[in-house]
Amino acid sequence: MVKVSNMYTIQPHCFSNKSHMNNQNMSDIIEAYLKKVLGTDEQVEIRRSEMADRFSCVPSQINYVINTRFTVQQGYLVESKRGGGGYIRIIKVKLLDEAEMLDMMIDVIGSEISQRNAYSIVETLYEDSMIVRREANLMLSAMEKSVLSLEDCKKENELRARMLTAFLTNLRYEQL
Amino acid sequence: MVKVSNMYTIQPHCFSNKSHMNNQNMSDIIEAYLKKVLGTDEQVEIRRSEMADRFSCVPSQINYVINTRFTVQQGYLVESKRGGGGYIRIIKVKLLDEAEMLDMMIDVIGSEISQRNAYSIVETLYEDSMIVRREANLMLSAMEKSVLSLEDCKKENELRARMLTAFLTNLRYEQL
DNA sequence: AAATTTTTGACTAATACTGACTTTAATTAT
DNA sequence: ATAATTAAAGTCAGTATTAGTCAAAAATTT
Repeated sequence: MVKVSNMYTIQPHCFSNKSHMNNQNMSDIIEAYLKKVLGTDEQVEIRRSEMADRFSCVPSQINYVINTRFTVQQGYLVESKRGGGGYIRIIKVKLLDEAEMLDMMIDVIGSEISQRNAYSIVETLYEDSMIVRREANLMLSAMEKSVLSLEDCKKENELRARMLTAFLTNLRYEQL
Repeated sequence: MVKVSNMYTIQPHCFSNKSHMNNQNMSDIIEAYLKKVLGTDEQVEIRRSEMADRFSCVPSQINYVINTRFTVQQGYLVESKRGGGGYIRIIKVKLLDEAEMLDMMIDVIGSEISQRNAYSIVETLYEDSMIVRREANLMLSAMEKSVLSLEDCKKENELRARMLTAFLTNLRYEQL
């Protein structure tokens, strides 16, 4: 379901400059490689199996690295395609100043939210000029009770929370 | 400790910057060729076997490209004739006014829609300037599989249909 | 020793490509 | 005219080529 990031775990003694870390595991190495490329270019496109070969790991480890180190929260978008000519593309996005505030809102939403409270949040976004009226209306129309109603009311609030979280997450970074 | 979701890493949920696509397979190349012509002209007429020769593929691959990339949902009509002097003609359509178009889309959506088809519809809205990129990305983010996923997949497509219909209805009224 | 993170691989899903066979239409032969 | 031939395009199922998922095992950290 939900993965845990290690980005905020407290490192024991001091700030470790990653370039001096002498005990890197394979995932760290792959991460470093990709981030080096992303230091120059805005995006990087890889073939999963090539990467796996290059780093002598199984292909699914590439997914692991991407899932734990290249999330939207960390400022990356990932696209992919299967089949012949398939690829995985990682895009670095610029996080906005509002990102922190949006994160707090996402925190507040948690795993469930009523229509009324969702409305309040959208209202706040509008008042703080983070969205325009038209965007507010779009959001609200999708979060209506009539759209989300299910047999179970609990589920409805859960869905609304996921949706609103998706909206806010989308607002965190600059559009491409 | 902050929980980080990996829900946004896999399915493409926003319009990508196609200018950096460097991993094209044959079908993509054929698609690009046809769309380039359609960028200038309203329609393009080809002979299947000629195309197959030009791109060194089997003739049926041309059908594959057309079936996957030139559907009605994507805004194209395709006519053809077999036998001597046969041809395939692809026509770019854009004949409805906005309200009509929205109604038609709502009709097409019906009571269920996959993520993929929802993407096509949003793409069409964007291409026809009925929404801006930011709005498109907001819509797509809310219709992600990971947002709507429930125990039952059927329910997911049902919810997505209701949501997309709500979006379109919203756009429809706003115009009036 | 408990919790967390990393590594692995079997299984699944999506997309692309191929070719044998079918259908349709025009042309040629009778 | 009618039949036979030829010249297209269509279909569909099978193969190939990628990437994704998930849970268990292994390693590491707390």
